[in-house]
Amino acid sequence: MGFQNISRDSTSEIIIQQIKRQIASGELHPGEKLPPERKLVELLGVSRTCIREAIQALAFSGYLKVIQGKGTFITETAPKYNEISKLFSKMSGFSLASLMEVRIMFEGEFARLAALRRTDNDLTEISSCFNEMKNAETIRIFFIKDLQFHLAIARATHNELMNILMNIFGELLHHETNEILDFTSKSKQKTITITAKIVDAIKKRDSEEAKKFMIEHLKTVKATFGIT
Amino acid sequence: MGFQNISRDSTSEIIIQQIKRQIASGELHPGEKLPPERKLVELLGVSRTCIREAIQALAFSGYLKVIQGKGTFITETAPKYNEISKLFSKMSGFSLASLMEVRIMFEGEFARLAALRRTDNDLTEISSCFNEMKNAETIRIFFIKDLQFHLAIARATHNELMNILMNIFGELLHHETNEILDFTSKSKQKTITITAKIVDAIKKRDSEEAKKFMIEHLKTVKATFGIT
DNA sequence: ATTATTTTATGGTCTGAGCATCTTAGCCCT
DNA sequence: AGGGCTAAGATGCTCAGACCATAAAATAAT
Repeated sequence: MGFQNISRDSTSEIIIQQIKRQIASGELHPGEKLPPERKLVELLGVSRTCIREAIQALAFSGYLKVIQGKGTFITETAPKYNEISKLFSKMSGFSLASLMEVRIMFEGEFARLAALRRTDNDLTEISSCFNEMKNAETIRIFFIKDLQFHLAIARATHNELMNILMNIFGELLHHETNEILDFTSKSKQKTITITAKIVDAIKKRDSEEAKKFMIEHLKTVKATFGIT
Repeated sequence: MGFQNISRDSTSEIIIQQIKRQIASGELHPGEKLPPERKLVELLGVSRTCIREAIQALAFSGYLKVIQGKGTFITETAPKYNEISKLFSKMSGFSLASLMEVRIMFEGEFARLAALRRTDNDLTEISSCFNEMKNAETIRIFFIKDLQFHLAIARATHNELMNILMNIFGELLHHETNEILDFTSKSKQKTITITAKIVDAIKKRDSEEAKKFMIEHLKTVKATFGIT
């Protein structure tokens, strides 16, 4: 069993790794210009095709910025990407149970902060999401509006990172729950009832109550998914 | 001022967007095989060069998996990536204040859960991180060990997503704080004192105390950064 | 000196060829 | 008929060379 899966990387893949490594090590720093493609052909001894494929891949992923007639440049955000993207790719294999636990932890606090920091404008948005939710014709629309409601609350915290995290949770959830939409339909009325309480608490700026109801709500959702 | 910056996307960029859109809309579903490159040449009326650049970019980003001799396939994780990667790229522009607020919110709970769920093995890891922290020779090592300590606590929650999130926080913090390491040095002794309390609480499985000290610790750090 | 034109640098696209790897179909032998 | 070898086809990989498009720099015209 000592055998390893042999898979030689393609040339462009090797070039990609080489450039990424140079960015990580600081040999190539943000803002710096990459040698022109034709120069890289000489330096690396491979065809322009492979070099271009590597550059395009890195450009699409945000490491490089190519400008016709000027050149190719390392982006300012490239080094940060380098590490985080690795972690990010791991986000595929988590369980719904993990996600719900994190949501309960987070969104309770989101609701609490939203109650404290919301502007009148925030409240308007939150309320209108809630109304659209109540009037949703299909369960799919209901689901989408519910998500928008949660996003509006995250926005009302006025913390950029919380906002982004809630968006990520929303996406993760979206792809986990496409199959179990019908479960949601059963708890629709229950969801509306408790969501109304959340809106009311945020309106009154009662932070503890907002948090309490949000957690209660998410625990219901979690139970709906059959997670104990 | 009604003029817009005109910038025609390159052909490969257009192809990338087209494939991404088809994935998002479900026209191309996970596991499905993309038409062969030579077929795409006919279908799209562009050169193989551009098609290959697009495919390589999407492959590098995890949307596609290409296998020589077999074909190119949509990955299972492609739809999830689609939206998340966009959000992710926004993580560049957040403030340290946002991050610290989120950390306080999260890591307090991490510590609480770790106290409840830790195995003996977890405790060993956490303790050894703490010891290495105390013995750190340079402030940079101290900083790294401190981070590892926090990562160990996240692992001890036995929730995959929390683990990943803590890793991401760590990376975000790393890039934000490279310049202000010297601030950390001033509060080194204070950090050690309170970290000892956290370890002790986790050891005793006193969840509320673990949470309390963790929040207290992070508030100190936050203050050290000059954030009110 | 300023403006217009030309040249040069650099990325973008296309074509066609040949190579590498995987799958399939067919053939041969038992 | 079944198992194994072989040849053919499908598909992705790499290369070389040509020409187009855009931006900057150098040069010429006013």
